[in-house]
Amino acid sequence: MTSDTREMIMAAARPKVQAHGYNGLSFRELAKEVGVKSASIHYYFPTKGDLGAALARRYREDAEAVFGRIEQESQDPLKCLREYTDRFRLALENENRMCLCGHMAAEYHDLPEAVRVEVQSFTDLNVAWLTRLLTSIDGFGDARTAEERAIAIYAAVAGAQLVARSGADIALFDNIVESYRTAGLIPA
Amino acid sequence: MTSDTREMIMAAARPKVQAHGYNGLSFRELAKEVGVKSASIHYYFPTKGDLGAALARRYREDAEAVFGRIEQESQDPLKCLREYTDRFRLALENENRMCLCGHMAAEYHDLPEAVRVEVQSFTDLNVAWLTRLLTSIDGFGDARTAEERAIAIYAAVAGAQLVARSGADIALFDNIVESYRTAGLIPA
DNA sequence: ACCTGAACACCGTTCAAGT
DNA sequence: ACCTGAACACCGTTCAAGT
Repeated sequence: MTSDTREMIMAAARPKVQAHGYNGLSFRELAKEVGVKSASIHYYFPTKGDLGAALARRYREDAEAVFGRIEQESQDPLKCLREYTDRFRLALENENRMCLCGHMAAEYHDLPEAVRVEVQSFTDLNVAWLTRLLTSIDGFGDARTAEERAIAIYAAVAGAQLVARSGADIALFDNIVESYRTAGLIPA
Repeated sequence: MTSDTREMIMAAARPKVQAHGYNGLSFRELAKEVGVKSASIHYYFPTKGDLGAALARRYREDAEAVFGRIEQESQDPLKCLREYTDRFRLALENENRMCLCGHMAAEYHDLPEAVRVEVQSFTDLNVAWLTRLLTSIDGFGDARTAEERAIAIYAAVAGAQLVARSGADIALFDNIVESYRTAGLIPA
């Protein structure tokens, strides 16, 4: 029995955070968009941290579902890796936004502990999924090697998104990721 | 004839932006730290954008000086590349802060045009310097190849800083950057 | 030339009050 | 159960006023 208003708030807040970050999210703007008063948002999310944590958790759950679908639709791990980087490209296509948790990572100092935990959980999900993909590829039989590479790939793709965004240049993202492949960081 | 107060404002503002970003910078807090009223800051920097642009420009100038020193002290390009990644590590060592322009890159949507230009200029400096280093290493004779790799290295290192920061784990930064080297992204 | 107090419209948060 | 108005201490910005 999830509340409609609660869902509307989260739906309106997500793109705001992807564009402006946690700090840039305004309860009053959000309220105007949803059609309630800003005090009402506090009914569903007592503090901004509660909303931030809920957004990050939901973002991770959605990613989990997407990863599952990718894995199911394609048996080829190299193809899965392409779909993975495409997911990060998608945010840029969408009005030059970035990964919600990537943006929050930059705001680390201003994040309540509950939000930090959820952001870390998103990172963990990405690393675990990439590790599983890599272990099915030649040369990454060792689990520890695969995980180290998984973290590196996640960080590198997040960085590519950040740099491409600051230049508002989606082709730059493509070039950087392609360089990762030719350099051997991402198996291709 | 640079103003002392102006310099004090910039000196106090830089670590604030590295920790909390452009949005997280407060004129009132800044004023308290410097010992003036917030209205006085507007005398030196009419808008927050003016201060942000000045900070980013100064940050780039300082990086330029550091890069010059690194190049001069060591002829070995591989060693220079290690000193380069160490510079990004330094920000994390300093109370888990991040590169000023890296943080601003995430805030792209909220940046006045003048600030965006300076952030881009910082990126350009990094890419130009890395490109020059790479061209003196075997396998990167072609200028275009070297520049593509330079952008990739810059983005990857920025991403490593972002991910390590969100986990407040400096060892993670080291591991990721080391992975970049073993994978072949950064020549070692 | 340099600084300030006061005002403006913003912000997240709280809470008593409404239905 | 759900929403609101009003208040609080914050924010960047403006500007007339001080020295």
